[in-house]
Amino acid sequence: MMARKTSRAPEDPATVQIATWNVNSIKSRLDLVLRWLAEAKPDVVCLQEIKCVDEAFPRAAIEDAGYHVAVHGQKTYNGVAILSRSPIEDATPRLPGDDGDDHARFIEAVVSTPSGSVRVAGIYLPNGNPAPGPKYDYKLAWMKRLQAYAADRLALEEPLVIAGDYNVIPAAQDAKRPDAWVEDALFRPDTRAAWRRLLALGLTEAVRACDDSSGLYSFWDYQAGAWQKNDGIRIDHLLLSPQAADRLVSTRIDKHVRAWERPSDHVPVVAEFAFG
DNA sequence: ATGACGCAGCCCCTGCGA
Repeated sequence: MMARKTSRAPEDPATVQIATWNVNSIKSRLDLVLRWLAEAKPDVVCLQEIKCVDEAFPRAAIEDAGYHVAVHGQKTYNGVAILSRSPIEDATPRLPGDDGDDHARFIEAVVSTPSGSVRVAGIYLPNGNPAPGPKYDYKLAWMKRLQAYAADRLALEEPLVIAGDYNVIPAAQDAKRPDAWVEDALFRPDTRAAWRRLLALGLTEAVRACDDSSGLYSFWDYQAGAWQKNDGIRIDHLLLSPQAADRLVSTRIDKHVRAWERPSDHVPVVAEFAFG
């Protein structure tokens, strides 16, 4: 079904904003998602942890806000979606490399913006705790599959954005208290090594390409007053192919959304591009 | 993270997240 046209024109028609946001249940967060879409006016949004089957996704409400929708959901856990102001082509679920993996953690699509098309992959990389153990093995195997996928797509030499909840703290400066995370699946040496292998393919991490300062976080736990203490970590990322990185203009973390009523524990991370 | 919260669903308790 066609998304209804909205009256709003983009701030700058030559730029494209691509965002990622782990919403921790789309049903519980619909009002906040609509509020943020109206405020931030992103062109493309990758959502994670929608926690519902495809049929239960609030498609009509999102379409009424002016977005096309591609969903790959499952009952109770995980689930990813891509929202786009421009039409979505070739939406494909599932990360290649393990036909037995039934977690809904990956969706890829091509978005044709007015200024050119971009391939977008929305990912929800496994948490991996407790580590070591089978859940951590699954995380590392998933990262290896993601690396194979990225290598394959990079060979196309086209604009590509892999955006999502990576469940990876890339470096000590990406946590308020890095010492607390050294044994955790999000920050263990093997996790960071797999992250570095991904970047070594030639991908650029959008936020760090624009800002090398400390204190940039995208997640604050609901517990222990983490938000009030700014006890955060940065685990939501956008990785860019060279053809996308060349067009990167700016990035932003919409931290204020964490202070809204009944928030997700993650906030939106946005990259702005000048395509065309 | 010695606890603190919040989500879904088998729904007043458990599994999971990070």
